Amino acid sequence: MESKFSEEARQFKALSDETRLAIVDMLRSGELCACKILENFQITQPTLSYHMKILTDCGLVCGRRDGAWVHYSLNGENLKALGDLLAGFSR
Amino acid sequence: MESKFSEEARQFKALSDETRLAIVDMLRSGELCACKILENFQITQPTLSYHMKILTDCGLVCGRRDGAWVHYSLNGENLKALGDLLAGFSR
DNA sequence: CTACGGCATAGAGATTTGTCAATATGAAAA
DNA sequence: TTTTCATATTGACAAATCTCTATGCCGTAG
Repeated sequence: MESKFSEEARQFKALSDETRLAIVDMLRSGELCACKILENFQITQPTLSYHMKILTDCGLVCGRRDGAWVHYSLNGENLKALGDLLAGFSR
Repeated sequence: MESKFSEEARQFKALSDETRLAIVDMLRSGELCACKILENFQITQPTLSYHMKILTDCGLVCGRRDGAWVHYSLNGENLKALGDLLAGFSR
């Protein structure tokens, strides 16, 4: 069932969870390490790791490993592409 | 846990299914009745009805009943609002 | 009134998702 | 080396999702 919007559906799915949407919103202010993100939510560390994997796998967030830490940031290019698709629906 | 992005997450979830995303794409050309939409997919009528309910409940699509028919169209205002949120993530 | 056509709802079942506790990995500190 | 710290993975589970068949509802056409 290779659909026309397979990749975009996967990205929208990544944004369809309130926790992940709040994480993306946090990252607007710039790069953050996982432990800093975790402080803002009532979830366990493995649950955060699960969410970050979904966000990075679909290309909306980048992860940069620095020793034991991983710093996450928004992938502006892919976020813009998805925004453009959405903008095309309201014109 | 009334989140900040509760409504937006619900709208992104509506767009996170390939079939629903293709339906929204179809509606770019203008209003369509359910039976016309159904012709383009390998799903049953109840399944389409299920998807249309999700799209209308979250406010991204409008349904206009005309006798036995229901004509669906995009809700440009809400689609634009969601697009603006996404645009805010890539700036 | 009866029959039909378009759409919605109910119920069931298989799959996916989100969460946790427990554990593993891997780098840095002692 | 041993310990500690940050993150990832595994396995389990409940809840949500998507799909179907069967059926109900309601306009409209005979």
